[in-house]
Amino acid sequence: MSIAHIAGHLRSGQDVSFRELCATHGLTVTHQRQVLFEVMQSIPGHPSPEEVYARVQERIPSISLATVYKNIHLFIASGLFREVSMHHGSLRVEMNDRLHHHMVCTRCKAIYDLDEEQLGDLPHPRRLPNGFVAERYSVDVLGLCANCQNPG
Amino acid sequence: MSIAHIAGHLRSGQDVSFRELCATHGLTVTHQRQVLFEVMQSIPGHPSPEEVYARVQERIPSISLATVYKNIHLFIASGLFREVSMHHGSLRVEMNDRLHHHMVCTRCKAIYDLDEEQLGDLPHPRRLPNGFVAERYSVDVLGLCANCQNPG
DNA sequence: ATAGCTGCAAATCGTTTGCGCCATG
DNA sequence: CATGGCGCAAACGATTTGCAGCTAT
Repeated sequence: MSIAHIAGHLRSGQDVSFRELCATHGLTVTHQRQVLFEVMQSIPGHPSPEEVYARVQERIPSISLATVYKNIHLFIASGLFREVSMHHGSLRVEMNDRLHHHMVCTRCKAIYDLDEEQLGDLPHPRRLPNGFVAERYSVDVLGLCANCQNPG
Repeated sequence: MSIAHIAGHLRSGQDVSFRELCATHGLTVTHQRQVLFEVMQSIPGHPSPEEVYARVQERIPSISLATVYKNIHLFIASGLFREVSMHHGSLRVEMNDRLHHHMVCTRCKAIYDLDEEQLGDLPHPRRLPNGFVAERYSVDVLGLCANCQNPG
């Protein structure tokens, strides 16, 4: 680790809050985690692990993709970040042709259909940012299914 | 193909509608597609391709997993079925800690954040089916981003 | 006839794991 | 100094592709 890095460690306000965050969540502070965290916060949008890896390599050329994956998962598990959408492990197909939404269990990842009228009326904004044209809405109600409500 | 299969082809009402569906969407009717379609419609929930494959094998033991994948994608592309949630190809991480939702382009799969107030108030059902306990709502506005609105 | 589909096997992509060495607390 | 994290390479699971033969129109 370079002198500049060490100096950065001792002074940076970012670093102080990251150290606190790690303390709060019981995580060991490492140089890799520190940089990964800063880089992820600096990227707009929702980068893939590969994109994050490329950015972090600019500051730590020797970092491995495995470390990026391990720590992204660690950050998600600790609640620092979250997944954009639930990862079900494989392609899931919708064969219910009625208008409906989904209840997704964050613990066991089961998907239950929820009819439109069981949810209620959705807002219908006239215009959306960036000239985006809406075709339909899909609501995920995230929570715990009956089986997963008793901690195990 | 067995006599029973041929007889089934000539008589079944299911078959007639599937033939019509294929005609409407410009698809060739094959025995594999016919059975795949029927099996998929008969499975409750949101099966993975492997689960669909296992069920189809009960009726066509020689079918290949590749054929199942090819035809699931074909059915999705034709609008017969759809994906439960957009497949972005890799894990996407959420680093925006404000309450917000997403606009997802169904063509290029880009994800844009949409602040809660830009969308409007969501319904808040008192109780959900199956004793599901909601933690939060995540709305995907599916449609086309500005770049993808001009067909290419 | 012939364009398109199938099954097979190999390739690819994203992600995870095992392990010996090194950094942090 | 004792955990636990790191980088590497191999393993893995899901999905895609190339190809030679077969099927539907």
